[in-house]
Amino acid sequence: MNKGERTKKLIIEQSSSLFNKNGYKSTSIAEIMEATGLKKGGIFYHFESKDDLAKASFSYSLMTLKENYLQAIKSKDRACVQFEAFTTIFKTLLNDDIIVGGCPLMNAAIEADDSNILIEDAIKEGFAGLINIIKDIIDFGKSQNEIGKHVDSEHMAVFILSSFEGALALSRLYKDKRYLDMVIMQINAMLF
Amino acid sequence: MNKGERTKKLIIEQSSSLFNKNGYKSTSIAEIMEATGLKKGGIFYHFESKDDLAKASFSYSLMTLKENYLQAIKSKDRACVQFEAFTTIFKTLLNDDIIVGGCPLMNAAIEADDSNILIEDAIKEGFAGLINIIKDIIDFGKSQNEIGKHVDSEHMAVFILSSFEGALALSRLYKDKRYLDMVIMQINAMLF
DNA sequence: ACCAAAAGAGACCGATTGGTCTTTTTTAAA
DNA sequence: TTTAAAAAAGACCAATCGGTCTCTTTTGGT
Repeated sequence: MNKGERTKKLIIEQSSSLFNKNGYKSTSIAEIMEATGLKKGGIFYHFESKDDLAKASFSYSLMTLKENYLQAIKSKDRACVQFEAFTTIFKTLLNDDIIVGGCPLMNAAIEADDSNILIEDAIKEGFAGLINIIKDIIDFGKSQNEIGKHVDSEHMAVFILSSFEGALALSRLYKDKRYLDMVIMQINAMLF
Repeated sequence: MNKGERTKKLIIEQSSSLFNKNGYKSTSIAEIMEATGLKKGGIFYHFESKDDLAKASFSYSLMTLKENYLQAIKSKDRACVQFEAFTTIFKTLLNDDIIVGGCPLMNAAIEADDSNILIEDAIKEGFAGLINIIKDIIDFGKSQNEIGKHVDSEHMAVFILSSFEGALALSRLYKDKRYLDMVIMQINAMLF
């Protein structure tokens, strides 16, 4: 990886955190300059606009999150263990372990609502991917007789994600993990 | 209501929509000027700062929402009817009937995350109030033997609100009411 | 109808915004 | 070690930001 690639990576890493923490509109080029230690010329050499950088940063956040989910789930041979692995990663969105500033999908969805069409498709794809990960776990559980065959995988996946995202927002607001913990417990009782 | 009060009300009405639709940071005084037909002098005569106006607008949105919930619920003599009334109002957050731009609480919570401490307390109070409305319905349902006595009202209220907020975000993103409809159905099946 | 007070207009301000462009420095292959 | 290309610096730009202040208009009680 040559100098240019390293710098570009650095910019994306730093700016993706800033964007997710403070939002797209609230994050200025000046802040990204400070976080990266670069000047304007250095940043706009690698990205043609703030929008361009935001898109790349958002993709990077999604990729990071997805990799963590898949990595945590794979090689688990039971659905309930897979689901526990999934929730473990999801919980990291509370304490900013992997990604800082909460769930990038929800953050982007709320900010893009009634405006930014630029990344709207990326958000939709991101959510669809996340729902699919959950759905796969449920389908696996059904095939292993861990989960009742009558459960509608797609619906249940949407239901799980909805409640998780809402609870995450509450837990982040109140700085109290119990909201998310409680919802995860309820869902677990519902599933297995 | 004299001229000043009428104007102040107009500003709050217009700006609360703009703030909820586009977010606090993304809404400029210039937009509010255009929406109200006033010039800068007219707006800053009534509000000492954008922050001040934002706080008043947010309070107004919360008050509007709360009034609608309570109005819809009151004088219903069965919990399941009360809950249906509640969901009816919540669903209006999808098609911008009462309030435009989605749920002001979730919008504010996401934007204020990792920044705005100014209205953080108001958001917390708002959510607490909403949870309480749901909790009251559940408690009423338990007293009427519509809902099982073993149900933890507080937990269930949080669970319901979490899933509703998450599903609302999904339905708004995909412009597809089925996400929220489905989650409401699931919760109904779970409750009654 | 008068007039003080309330309400609003709009020019103006410094700071900050995203972005451009020329110049300088660094990189890495020959 | 040389050198062309890649990378980064940083001065500069117009536009927009929230906010102030003075001056004008409108309001509503007398």
